[in-house]
Amino acid sequence: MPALRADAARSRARILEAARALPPDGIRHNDLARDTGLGVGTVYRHFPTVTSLLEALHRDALGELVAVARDAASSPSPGKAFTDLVKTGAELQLSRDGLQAVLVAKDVSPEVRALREELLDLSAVALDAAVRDGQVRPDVSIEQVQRLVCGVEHAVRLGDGHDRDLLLGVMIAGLRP
Amino acid sequence: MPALRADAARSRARILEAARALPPDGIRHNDLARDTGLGVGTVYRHFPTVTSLLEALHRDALGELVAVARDAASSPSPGKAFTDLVKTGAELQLSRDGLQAVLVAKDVSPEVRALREELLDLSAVALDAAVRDGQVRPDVSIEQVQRLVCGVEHAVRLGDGHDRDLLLGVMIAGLRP
DNA sequence: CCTTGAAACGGATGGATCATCCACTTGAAG
DNA sequence: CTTCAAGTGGATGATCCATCCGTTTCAAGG
Repeated sequence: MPALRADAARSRARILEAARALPPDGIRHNDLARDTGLGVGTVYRHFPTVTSLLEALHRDALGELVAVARDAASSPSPGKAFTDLVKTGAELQLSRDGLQAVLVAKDVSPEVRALREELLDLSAVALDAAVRDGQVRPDVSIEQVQRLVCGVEHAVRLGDGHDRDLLLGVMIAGLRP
Repeated sequence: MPALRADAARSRARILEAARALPPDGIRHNDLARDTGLGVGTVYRHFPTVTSLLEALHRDALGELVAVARDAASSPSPGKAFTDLVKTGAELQLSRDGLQAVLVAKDVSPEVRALREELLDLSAVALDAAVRDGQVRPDVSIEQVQRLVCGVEHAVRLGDGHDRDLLLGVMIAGLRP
C-alpha cells in the first residue's frame, strides 16, 4: 500500500485521538466525525468498521505483549516468567479498554491474526516450560489460560477495579498443580 | 397489582415463550411481535424494557439459587457446601443465558433487587463458615467471589463450553487458603 | 510555476430500527 | 346486556447508520 497523503495522515491521527477519549463500546462513526470536525464519509473511509479502529488503537499493545511472551518463552525461571506473562497480559487488557475485543474478535485483519497466532505460539512455549518445571498444572491449554485472563478482566470490570491484583491472584493460585 | 385479564395472561406467556427461543442479547421487541403475531405495542406494554423481560425469564432461577444458598448457609460441612454453591451458581448462569445480566444489572426491579440482596446475605454466611473452617482463603469477599463466577462464565462462553468444569475448577482451587 | 489525475473529503440521503401514542377491541363485573 | 377499564395493534415520527458521488486537495511530472 502506498504512503498516505499528508491530509489523510492528519485526519487519521485526529480520528484516533478522538477515539481514545471514547469508551470502546460507545464508538460511533458519526460522533467521531462531530468531534474531529471531519465528515462522516472520511471517518468511514479510514476505518470501515469499529473493529478496524480498535485494531489500530491497540496494535501496539499487542506487539508489546508478543515481546513479553518471547522473553517468557526462553526464560531460565519458567514458573515466574509464565505468571508474569499472565499478569502483564491482564494488566494490559485492563488498562486498554477494547483490547480484549481485538484479542478475541473473529473478523480481524490478517495482520492482527498473525500477531495473535504468534502470541499464542510463544505463550504456549512458556506454559509448556512452566508445566515441565512443575509450577503449573498440566491439564490446562494456553487457549484456556487466555480465556481465563479475559474472565478475570471481566470480573474486575464488574467492580471498581480496586481488586485487580486479588482476583488475578486467585486465578494464578488456581493454576498451580 | 390486580390479576391479569385472561387475554393479557395469554399474551404474556406467548411473549415469554418466544423470548426463550432468542439469544438474550438479540431480543428485539419488534421481533417478538413478529414471532408471536402480537402488535409491537402489546409487547412493550408487557415488558417496557429488555431488562424487565430478562427478569421475568430468570426470576425462577434466582429463586432456586437463593434456596441453595439458604441450605449452604447452615450446612454441617461448610467447605463443600460453599464450593457446591459456587458450582451451582456457575452452572445455572451458563445454562441460563441472560441470567448474569439479571444478577448484575443496575436498573432492576425492587423485587429482584431484594432477591439479590438475600442471595448475597446467605452466600456471605456460607462463605464465612467455609473460611472459619479453613477451607477458603479469608481475603476474598462474597461480592468478589460472585464477580469471579461471572468471569468464569465469560471465559467458558468465549470457548465452546466443553471446559466448563475445568475452568471452574481452576477458580475454586484458587479460592483455597 | 502549471497541469493533471488520483486520492481524499464531506454531507445529503435512503434505509433501517426504535418505541410511542391513541383509536379501536375485548373481557368481565354488575 | 351494559359499561368501562384493560388490553391490543400498528401507523408514525424520531433517531441512528453507512453509502454514494460531486467537489476539493495533494503532489508528481512537465
